[in-house]
Amino acid sequence: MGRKALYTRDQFVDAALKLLAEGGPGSVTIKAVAEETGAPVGSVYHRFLSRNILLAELWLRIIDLFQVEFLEALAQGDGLRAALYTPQWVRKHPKEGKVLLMYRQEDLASGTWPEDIRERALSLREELNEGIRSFVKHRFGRVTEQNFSRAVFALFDVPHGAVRRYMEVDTVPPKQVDDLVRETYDAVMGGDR
Amino acid sequence: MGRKALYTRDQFVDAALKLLAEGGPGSVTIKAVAEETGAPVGSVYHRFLSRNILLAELWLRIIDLFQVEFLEALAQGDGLRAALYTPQWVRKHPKEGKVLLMYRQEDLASGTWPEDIRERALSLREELNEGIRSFVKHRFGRVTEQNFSRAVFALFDVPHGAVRRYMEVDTVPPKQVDDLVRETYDAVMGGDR
DNA sequence: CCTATACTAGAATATGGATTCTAATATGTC
DNA sequence: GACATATTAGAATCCATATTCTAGTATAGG
Repeated sequence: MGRKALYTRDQFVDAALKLLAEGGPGSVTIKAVAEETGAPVGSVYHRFLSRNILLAELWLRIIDLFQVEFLEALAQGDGLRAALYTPQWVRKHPKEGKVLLMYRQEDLASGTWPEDIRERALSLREELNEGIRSFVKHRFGRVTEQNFSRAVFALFDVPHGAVRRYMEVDTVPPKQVDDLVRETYDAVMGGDR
Repeated sequence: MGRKALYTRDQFVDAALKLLAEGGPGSVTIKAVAEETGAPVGSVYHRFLSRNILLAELWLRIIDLFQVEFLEALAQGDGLRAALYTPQWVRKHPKEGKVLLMYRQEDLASGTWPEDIRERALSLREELNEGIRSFVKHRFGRVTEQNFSRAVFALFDVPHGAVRRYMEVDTVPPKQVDDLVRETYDAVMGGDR
């Protein structure tokens, strides 16, 4: 029943991703998304209630994509692999990587979110925290504020920080970044402690 | 000659800083800046040719503020102090810190810049590179791509990465961050190498 | 072949914000 | 005191973008 669709939700999200990676949030206008896809603006609105929701969808998709494998590595207790996952992932997904690092509270904060989306976002954050928490427990025996922060630093903040400058100028982080992340991981998470 | 000024450039820049730190780039409208200052929009435009230029002024001011002391530490050959400078600085200047980390090429990239501003920006970047280069030379004997990257990682990327998550939610980085930055610095820059 | 419907098309509308403009207002100078 | 001018004031303009709306179109099901 009904006409065959010429454009899918995914196509619009893809277009938004491309625009976001290339020109930042400001360049993701509905008109631009439509043009990028070859669709009329009406069709974009047929799929997405609003621009904000389209963007939210995009963030969620990317965060999810990143997080799944990251958590897998963690679940196996392989912290180093998880730490190295960031540089590797952004090499494999440059556009997504750029957007992941570009992500700012503020970008999503504007406007109010449907229950649906807020929930998915919360759930993602919870999964991540839970994953780290259980890794920390496995690694250190118990979870304190101290060693939780330590793990976040080694697993997340350092890899992201190391990779950011490259993504910002649309280049891929060089191999050396992995060495530095590794050295840091070993120094901060290694030994007895 | 002429009327006494009620509002200065600095007042507008301060207002912009506050707005930027609180609500991100989108919330820095000329109207908002004017209201925050108690001035009419006309007076803002009397001081700044455009919103872009006001923002550029703000970025430059902050980057300069940050960089001066950072380079001083480096010039004394005190790399660790330079690495620890970031967490300390953002504690001292929370709004500026937030904005410094919020800074995105894209925010300045939109629109075209007066020669004047482009020059100041380039000059800042040059000073920074030069400072790091000479520190690297002093520390490692010679400057290679490898050890330059290593220094940037330890002096910049790690401290910034470590501090970011706190600034994003308007909190001050805890003391532990300094420990982690130090441990990383020692691991990455310490020893013979 | 008819109908309901999912979707395409893109024009019309609404809004927000940057920038411009015109008119007043002080203040130092002559 | 009159002039020139820097500045205040804020209304008017312009423009880009989100969102809405109205019409047409293709397709599955009967």
